[in-house]
Amino acid sequence: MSRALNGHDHVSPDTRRKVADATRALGYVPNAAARSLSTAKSQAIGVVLPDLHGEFFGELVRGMDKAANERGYLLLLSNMHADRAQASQAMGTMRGRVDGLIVMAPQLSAEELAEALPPGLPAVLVNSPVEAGLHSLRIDNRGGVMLMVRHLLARGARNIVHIAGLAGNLDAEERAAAYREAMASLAPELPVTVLQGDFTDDSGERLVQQLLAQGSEFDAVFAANDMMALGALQALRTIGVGVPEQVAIAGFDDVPLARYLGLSTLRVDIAGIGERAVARLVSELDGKAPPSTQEDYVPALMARATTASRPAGHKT
Amino acid sequence: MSRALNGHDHVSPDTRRKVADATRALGYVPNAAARSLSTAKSQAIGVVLPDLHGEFFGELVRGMDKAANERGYLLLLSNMHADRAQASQAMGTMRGRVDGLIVMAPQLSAEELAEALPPGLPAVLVNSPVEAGLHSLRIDNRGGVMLMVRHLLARGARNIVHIAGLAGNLDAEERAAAYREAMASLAPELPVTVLQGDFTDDSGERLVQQLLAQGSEFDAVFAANDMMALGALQALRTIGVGVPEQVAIAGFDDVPLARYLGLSTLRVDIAGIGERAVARLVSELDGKAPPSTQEDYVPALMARATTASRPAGHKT
DNA sequence: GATTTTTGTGTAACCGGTTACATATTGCGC
DNA sequence: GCGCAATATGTAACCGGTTACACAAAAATC
Repeated sequence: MSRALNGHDHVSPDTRRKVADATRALGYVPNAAARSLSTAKSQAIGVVLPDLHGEFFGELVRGMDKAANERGYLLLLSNMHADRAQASQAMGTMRGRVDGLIVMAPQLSAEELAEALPPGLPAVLVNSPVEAGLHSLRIDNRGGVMLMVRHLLARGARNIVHIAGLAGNLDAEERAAAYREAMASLAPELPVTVLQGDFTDDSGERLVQQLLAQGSEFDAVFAANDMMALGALQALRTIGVGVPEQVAIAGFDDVPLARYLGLSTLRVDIAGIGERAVARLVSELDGKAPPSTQEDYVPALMARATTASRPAGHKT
Repeated sequence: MSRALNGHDHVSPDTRRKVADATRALGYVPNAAARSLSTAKSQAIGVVLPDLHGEFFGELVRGMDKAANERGYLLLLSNMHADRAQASQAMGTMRGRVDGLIVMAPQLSAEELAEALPPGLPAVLVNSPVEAGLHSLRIDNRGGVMLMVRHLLARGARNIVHIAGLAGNLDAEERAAAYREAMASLAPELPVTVLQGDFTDDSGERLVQQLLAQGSEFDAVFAANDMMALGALQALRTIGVGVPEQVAIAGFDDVPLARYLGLSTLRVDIAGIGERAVARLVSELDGKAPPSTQEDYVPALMARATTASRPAGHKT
């Protein structure tokens, strides 16, 4: 009853003041569970993420937390691991405890994801297979790759090798496909090479060592993430190949190491994506947003030392 | 009623099966708010962290999430920023929505923290001023510093300079104090030097440049974190001072960059601390743990290239 | 076979808010 | 000064579980 005084209704300013005083004097705090029960709202957003490493995770959560805080929501967190069972279980636990979900599941197929999502719960998908009827935020891998390939070509690269990420990963596959497309549209006469890596620096190093061992010609390495690019850098430096004089190197993600070591790469505003995801979800919860939209984040080109001067097209 | 069948009580196995079938058939999911209201438990743990950067945040949350998941708890997250008002507000929002709190507040004084904590709510403090009656987990800065000073001395260092972290920061001050203590107890005859940095690589670089400019003698730099150590490394390399031949360098934290660049440092198992914090909190909630304990995590010495060979005690 | 004990099932109060509705109060016009 | 409208306050039902208790049925005891 006295709670109706929470903001609206016909209440005399006098009474309102008295109630306010009393609550303060008694240190009264409304019971969240009771309120949530009667209003069928929890003011909480469920966040389901894969087992992320590095600072990616922190950045994303930072952005989401900021946006959620500003809107009076709290974040309920649940990491999940690779398989569908765990994803399903994680989302199930959230059910009934949150008003909406933010899900990032780049390792799930569209069907698996559809099955795991609790029906009827508003959700925003981040870098996941697109699901009809839901909001979706994605990194524009195509756009980013296009920027970098253009940059490498402009610098004079004529033999760009792409090191792909973990097989089956959405981003890895999009980046590899985008590399082929970019080459086909920007420089169809140049050779296209894709090597299968797994996102680790070791795989980058090993693959470049193999290239060198078999005497392949190349004047640029474009890896699907920064760690593999750094592995490649390591391999070239060890052998004594000049970077960027003889071979240019580029990565993707812009991890802190990349800046420190002067690696050219593509920067993704992770915190911004987190913020945006929450903003989307909340505006849907408030009924202010269309039920389903899609948005792509174009990464920014960070041209640094490893692609600094024009390579002359040396062989290794 | 039929809910009493959730596990115990006098229920015929037959009835139990029928209920189980029905719930499955109807896709019934118990309402979390209602349960929480009647049981006065939320199965949620509140996590209040400072505005952390780098992978520290992610590691900590990963550890907590793992431990919470295993015990059937969910994590309610709230970052807070530097000041007390926000800390207080963050913890207030959690009140009534969580069964317990994990708080990390290295920037608050003991009094500020005591004031911000909701009274009566079980809590575990991580790397914060110790509060009587609460669990506390801390990084054993003393133990870690002692390990490193011993290591540097064993390698022949005779003039170790310490670069301290941000003034007012708990860890920064403990590490500086521990450095003095370690020197006093292990090598009282050797000089003690503490320079005031601020945890940034710039400050490390600048301070070492100053040392070089004024012709000070030193054969080892022990910084209060890795970034400052890397700044120092940068300064020395630029001038042409041999590392580790002429000057050894050591940091604290073991960030990914440190491993990559061969920086000797002290590793803290962040995820382990997160796990432990949740384990502690839950066992207190279950009434299985004493109301208040303290535990220190001793960092592990990571001896790498920057302290590899014995310096001969050169001057700069 | 009747009574006591045990076990199974049904009933209702309670957790602490929100909100629709009924009642009490005030203000206004005539 | 009276009646009606508008506004303020009180009351009670409801959200959906949990749990203590009452009662019914089955099993055990003599």
